[in-house]
Amino acid sequence: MLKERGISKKDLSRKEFLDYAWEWKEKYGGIILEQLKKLGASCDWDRTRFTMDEELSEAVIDTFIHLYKKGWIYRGVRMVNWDPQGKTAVSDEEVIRKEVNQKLYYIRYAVVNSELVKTKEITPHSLLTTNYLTIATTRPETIMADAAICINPNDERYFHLHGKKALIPLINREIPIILDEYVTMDFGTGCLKVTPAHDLNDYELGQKHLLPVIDILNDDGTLNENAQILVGEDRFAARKKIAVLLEEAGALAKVEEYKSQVGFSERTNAVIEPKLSMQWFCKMDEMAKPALDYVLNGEIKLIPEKFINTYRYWMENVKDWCISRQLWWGQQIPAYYLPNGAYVIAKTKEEALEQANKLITTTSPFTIDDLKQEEDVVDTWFSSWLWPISVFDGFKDPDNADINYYYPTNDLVTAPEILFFWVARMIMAGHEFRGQAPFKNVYLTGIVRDKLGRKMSKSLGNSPDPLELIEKYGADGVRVGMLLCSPAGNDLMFDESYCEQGRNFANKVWNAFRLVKGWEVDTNLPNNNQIAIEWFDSRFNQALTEIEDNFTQYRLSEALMATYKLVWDDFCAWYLEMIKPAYQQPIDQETYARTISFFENILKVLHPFMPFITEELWHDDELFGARADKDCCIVARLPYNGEVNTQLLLDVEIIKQVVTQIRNIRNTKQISPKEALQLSVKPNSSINYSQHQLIITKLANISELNLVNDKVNGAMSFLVATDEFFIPLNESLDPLAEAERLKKEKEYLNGFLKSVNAKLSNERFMSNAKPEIIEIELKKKTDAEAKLRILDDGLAALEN
RNA sequence: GGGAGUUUAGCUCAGCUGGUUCAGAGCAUCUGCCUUACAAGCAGAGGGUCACUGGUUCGAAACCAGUAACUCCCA
Repeated sequence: MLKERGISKKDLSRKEFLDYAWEWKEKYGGIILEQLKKLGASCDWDRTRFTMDEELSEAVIDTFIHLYKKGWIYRGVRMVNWDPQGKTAVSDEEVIRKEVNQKLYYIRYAVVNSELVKTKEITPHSLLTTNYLTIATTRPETIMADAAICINPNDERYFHLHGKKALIPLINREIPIILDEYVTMDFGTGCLKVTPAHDLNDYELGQKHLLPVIDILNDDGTLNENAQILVGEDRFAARKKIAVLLEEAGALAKVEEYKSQVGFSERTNAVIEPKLSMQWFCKMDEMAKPALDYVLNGEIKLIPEKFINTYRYWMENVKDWCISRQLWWGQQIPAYYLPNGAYVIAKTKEEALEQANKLITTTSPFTIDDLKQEEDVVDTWFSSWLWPISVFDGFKDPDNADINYYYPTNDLVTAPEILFFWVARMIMAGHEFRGQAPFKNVYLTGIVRDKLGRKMSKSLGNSPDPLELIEKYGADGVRVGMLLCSPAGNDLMFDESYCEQGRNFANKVWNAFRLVKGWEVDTNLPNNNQIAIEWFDSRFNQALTEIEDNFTQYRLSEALMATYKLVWDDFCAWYLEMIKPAYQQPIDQETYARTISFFENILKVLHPFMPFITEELWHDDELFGARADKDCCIVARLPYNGEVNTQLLLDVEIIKQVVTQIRNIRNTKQISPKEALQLSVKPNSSINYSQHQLIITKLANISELNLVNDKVNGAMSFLVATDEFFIPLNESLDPLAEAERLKKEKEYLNGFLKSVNAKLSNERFMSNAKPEIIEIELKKKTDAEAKLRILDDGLAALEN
């Protein structure tokens, strides 16, 4: 925004910058809220809050003071990831490591000849005649910051160097040669230059050996006076120049190509500089322990569970949290420096002054102008981790109605990449400040990727605009599309075609509504649809249990799919077709009433996925009658624990198979759906086909359904379970082809029977397998045998 | 370098404690239909050596070991 207006941050005061930042926040924060509203997020929009709001900021400051008093916040020199371009410390997680082609410089350091040193006869010539050791480094510009050379004490090549000193080339500063097993003997030359100020490992090594820390870099990545040479040059320019200088001095042994990992700043893409700097830290170990326990003992559930391992690893190896940031946007750290460099922590400048004067007794007390507040602000997560409490003013007013009601909450939905930054720390803060975890379940969504598996990003331009998608497919369509490709815990490969599927589904619901709404009721008509109604009732109750089960396991895309199939297949494709009156014919009262009630239930199940269309249809007075004020789909109750007639469900599955078989015959025989067919059934099972006659004749366009005791010769036949069906066709049946078909089926059954028999005659199977498994195998056997007999009969009949 | 995870149909994924939920779903594909709710649709069909190699078992997509490829976290 500033760039667009041609404003540079350098020209602004802190106050001015913050004004712009707020302006930006109002604009873009507003856009995000609008997108959420458009997507149908059901929130209390009158009570939005922001971590920089006054009350929430106050909580941040109070927390800082609280933790400081506890001794958990301290100031320390630490190696941080310094972004020389942004001039700020960034967290480890904001550093992106990339493999980069670099050069490995081999540099000769003179080993100090004590004799020569004594006589101070160090000249280029004397150096040349002295012993050398060679080190390998990718960063020759840092040699001026070297504090030692380290070798492995077991390295036989360098026994003669023990206790000696070396000279840094170009600046001829003397540094000790130290021994540490940390050095890998077979990497590089086996001699390691130790540069505590500019490398994390070297820093630790330096601490161990009490080496001085010489920082030769400025905040912007240029060399400072400590470097003695190339002062003011940028680190990368200095690298090239020093290589030349070393070459000229005869100190450069060789240069090799080398691949290594280099850290880049996520924000500015600048190469990260390990830098010692004064930062504020928050101790983590004591807070991490209870936070880990909540998850390990199941008080907080992570979904999916696979994240527990990662969580545990992080919490067990937790490092102190660097909470200071060299930025303006954020809560300014409540530390006030005195002229002598000491500081006090206080909520306001006045309190700080009071404290300072209490602390130090001098003849002339400090004045308010003597105090200077810390410029740094806290890390953004230092406000976010308080969110579950601060959002309800739980710090200022720990017993207010809101927080008592909303804390702890049930579910937190968030992205796995901030499991540690945010989730873990919220758990810590929850425990520390309320003695209770802030939530029970953490649902970790996938990262949205594009079809090719790439992360959505601005630079790739592969992130779709939600508002555009909504424009194209409708908010419900987009929601369904997103959920269709969101299996729990996996990344989601987003593709617009899912939204298209969502839109088509919404369209389907709309059309079903149109159909039902168009029906006229004739109260004189009898209800012929009892079976269909009972069937769908059972099917709905069964599906509801399934859907609910999916929800409790946070399998959202599966809950959606179960709903999708219930609505599209069971309701639209089967039920509505079963009861649909002929064109412009009326429907009976009872069927109509039951269907409307089914439709209402359908809307309730659909609502979480498609809030807009369902609420819209719900309020159609014509179909559902006028509704009371607060009678909305969003709060409607689902009819749980409805009865499920399992036998009926099974019977209708058979009926559906019969219908499908007939349709299949039409398809293969090219018979128009308009042409009614005759159907004869020779039932061998217990299914009462006359009971289901209406459904079959309607869905398969059957003119008459006859129950017969004998085969019908010369008719097309098929089997469903063990029942035989016959359709006489106008054209004469080709007996050879028919025999061929039956033989093929027989062949398959024989093979199947053979494998079943093999199991049953296997002694070890019979003695080891569970009885119910054996029973199932036996049933397979008798069923297959029965079918084979029917096929044989059919074949025999054909031959006659 | 250390740790974790993934691999099932063209795509995205289910598949629990080994056996009728066992090879599944949706989409895509193919065939036939403008059948008065819906062509953004209807009806039907075809797709897989469950990454590979061994092992355990009466029985393995599932359990074990090894191999390969990919992903993530940490150094």
